[in-house]
Amino acid sequence: MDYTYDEDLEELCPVCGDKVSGYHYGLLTCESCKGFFKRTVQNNKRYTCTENQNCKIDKTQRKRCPFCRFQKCLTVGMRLEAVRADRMRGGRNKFGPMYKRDRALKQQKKALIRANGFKIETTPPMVSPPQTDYSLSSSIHGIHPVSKSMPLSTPTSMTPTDYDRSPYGTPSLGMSMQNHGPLPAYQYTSFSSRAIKSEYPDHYTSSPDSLTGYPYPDTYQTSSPTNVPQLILEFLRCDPDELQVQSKILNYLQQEQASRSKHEKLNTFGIMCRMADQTLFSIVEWARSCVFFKELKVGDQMKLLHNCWSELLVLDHIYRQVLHGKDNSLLLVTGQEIELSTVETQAGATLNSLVLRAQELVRKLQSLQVDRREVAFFLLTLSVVFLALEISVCHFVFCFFFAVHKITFSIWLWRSNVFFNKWAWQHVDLINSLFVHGVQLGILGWRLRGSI
DNA sequence: TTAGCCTTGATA
DNA sequence: TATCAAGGCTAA
Repeated sequence: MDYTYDEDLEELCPVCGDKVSGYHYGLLTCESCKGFFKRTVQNNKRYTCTENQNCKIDKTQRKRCPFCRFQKCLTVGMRLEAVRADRMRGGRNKFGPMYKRDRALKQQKKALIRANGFKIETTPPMVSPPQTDYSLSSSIHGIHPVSKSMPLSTPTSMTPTDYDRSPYGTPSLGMSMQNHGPLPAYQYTSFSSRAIKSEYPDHYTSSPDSLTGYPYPDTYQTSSPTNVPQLILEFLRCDPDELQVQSKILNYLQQEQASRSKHEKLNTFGIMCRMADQTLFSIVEWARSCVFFKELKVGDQMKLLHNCWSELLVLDHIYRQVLHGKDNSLLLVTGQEIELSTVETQAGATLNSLVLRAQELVRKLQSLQVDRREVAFFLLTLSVVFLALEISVCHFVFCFFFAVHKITFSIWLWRSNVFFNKWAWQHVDLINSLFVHGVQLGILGWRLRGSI
C-alpha cells in the first residue's frame, strides 16, 4: 500500500520535500504532489506564475504557485504518460519494471552506505577553523554562476530575488544558485523517457518553459579520431543527464538545508560532504546503466561498487574540473562554481588538501587535452587486459582511476604512438571482439576462482 | 483546490 | 493471493 512504503528509505518528495507515499507517475512522490500532478494533467490545467517562474516549492509553499509546482514535477521526472487518458482504475502500468529497478537501486545504495560506512558528512575536518556561523550563505560566498546557457525559466535556475529565499545564500554574499549549462562532454543524453509517447498532448514538454524541452545536441563534437567504434559510443551514451543530476542534487541540498534550524545549518565541509554523498548515488545509478555492468548480477555489481566507489567519486570530480578548465575555481556537481580561495579559507585543511591534490591531476589531464572518447577507449582497452588476465574485476577500475597520475603518462605514450593510434582505430571490430571476449573470460575466470 | 484516504484491478 | 500504483471521493 502507499502508506506502508518502506520508511527506512527516508525518502523525501523531490517536488516539495514532504514524506513520500509511494511511486507515482514515474517516481517516488508524496500524496499531495501525486494528486496535484494528476489533476493538472487530467484536467489539462494551465497555470501562470505571478513571479519569475522560479518560485521555491516546498511543503509549506507548494500551494502558492501551481505553475512552478508543475514545472518542478516535470523537472524532477514525473511522467505525463503515466496519467491514463482513459482514466481506467487499478492495475499496473508500463513503469512497473522501472519502479522495481529503482527499488533495487535504492536498496543497493543503502547497502553500499552500510557496507562502507559512507557517512562522510559526519566526519569532521581534521584541522578546520572553528565555525561560528553555520549558515551556508556565509560559508560559500565564493560560489557564483559560470554560465547563462541554462534557460532562465527553468525551475532549477534562480533569479537574484530568489536568492533571498534560498537557504543557500544571499545576494549580498555573492552566492548564486544559477546552474551551469550543460557541459560539452555531458551532452550525451539518452532521455529514454522521451521515447515514451504520452497519452496526453505533449504541450507541457514542448513548452520552452519546460526543462524537458531543453534542446540537447545529439552529436559529439571533438576533433580526431573520426571513426568511433560503436562500443565507445555506447559507453559514452551511458553518461547521465548532467542537468538532471544537477537539479536533483541541488534540490536535495536545498531541502536538506531548509529543514535545519538556524543553528543546525551545515557548514562548507558538511555541504561538500552531502554533495559528495549525493554524487555517489548518481554514480551508482550511472554504473548500473553502463554497458556490461548492468548485465552483471546484483551481487557482482555490489562487489564492484564496494571496491571502487571512492575512486569513481574522485574521477568524477577530476573530470568535471578538466572540462571546467579554470585553475582558480572548482565546478561543483550542482553546476555551481566555487573559488579555490574560498575552499582554502573555509573548507578546512582536510578538504583543502584533497582539492589541491585533485587539481594537480586535473592539470596533468588538461595538458594532455584528453578527449572523452580516448578516455573511454583507454578504459575499455585496459579492462580487456585486466579481465583477460583475471585480475580481480573489483580492482580494474581501481587500478585505472586511482593511478591517474601514472596513467597520464600512459595516455601520452598511447597518443604519441602512431602505430597503436592508427592501428587501434582501424581495427575497432577486432578490439570490440577482444573486449567482449575479455569481459566474458575475465568474469568466468573470476567466478571459477571462487571470488564470488 | 488541496490532500488524505479509499477503491480498483493488472501483475508477480 | 498479495501487492501497489492507478483513479475516485470528499472534508477542509
